[in-house]
Amino acid sequence: MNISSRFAVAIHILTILEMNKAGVSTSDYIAESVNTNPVVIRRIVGMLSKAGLVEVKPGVAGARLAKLPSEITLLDIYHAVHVVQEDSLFGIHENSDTKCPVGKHIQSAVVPVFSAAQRAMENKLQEVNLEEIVGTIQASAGGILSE
Amino acid sequence: MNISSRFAVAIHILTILEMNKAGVSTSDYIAESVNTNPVVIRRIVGMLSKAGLVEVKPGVAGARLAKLPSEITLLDIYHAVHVVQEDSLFGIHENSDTKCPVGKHIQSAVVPVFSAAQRAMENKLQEVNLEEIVGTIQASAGGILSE
DNA sequence: CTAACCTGTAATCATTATAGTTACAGGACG
DNA sequence: CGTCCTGTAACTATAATGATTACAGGTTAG
Repeated sequence: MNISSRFAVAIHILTILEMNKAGVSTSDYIAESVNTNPVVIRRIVGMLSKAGLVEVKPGVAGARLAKLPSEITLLDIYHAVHVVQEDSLFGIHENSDTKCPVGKHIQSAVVPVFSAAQRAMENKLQEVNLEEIVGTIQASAGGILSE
Repeated sequence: MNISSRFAVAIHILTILEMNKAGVSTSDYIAESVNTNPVVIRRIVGMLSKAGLVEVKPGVAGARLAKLPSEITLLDIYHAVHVVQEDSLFGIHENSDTKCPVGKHIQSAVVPVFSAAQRAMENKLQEVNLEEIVGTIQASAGGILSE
């Protein structure tokens, strides 16, 4: 199991929007860098748009960031693309036998731990914003011959 | 997406082994509390056995903990049942276009953040052991009429 | 105004993981 | 020896993912 690459691709898309803000970033253009189908890009951009991270208009070429890169955290992106439902990173088995004390109480014993673990992960995502990702890439690409 | 309920079921199983250590916990017995098929239980017990958390012998009824409950963390269980591959909680898109600076460097910019987030989550799991889970359940079930 | 281009979205498909189930081989033990 | 148990293979249904084709409808340059 792993969290859908939709999340990683969404970060990729937003990074392109920022680094190509002088140009026009169409879904075809982005799809080429990500190396996937333009429809996949449009679907994800649609989610980012609904979350208010991006501005797009039907018919009008290109998408733009709706906020400053420093105002967009990875947690915002993660929530925007719905890769994990609210408070359900960990699947639970629903139908335990309530006649057994373990079956009856296992969920209430385990759920708080799962929630805490999920929150710890999400807090890490909140600590990083798009500006930092872009900065890291520019530092890497800044060398000779854009290596 | 979410992490397979195999993890939650594994915790359930180990809790039963501890709380029923006076009796014999066969896969049929456990399956009744979890409310699933005995084969599902045997599969998970097999993984717990390979990880050294549980002792079982073919033909001999029942499984037993191979360690003290205080020595088994939720992280041990999580690793035992292989619900998440090593360092790959977050899926990444493999084939970015390396001719684009973003495509070329996005992974190295994002992977450290993903790793840190995953570690933060796993650290929370390491902070809780089976003894604490059992204690919580016994406290809940300790009331009148085992409510 | 229309042709070219873009976004939005439905529909389909292959792939993969999960969870449940049946079936059966082989060990253990009264 | 017969019964019960574990270990597994095999099959099923279900769901999520990612890629793709197709097309409706908005926008704009010429």
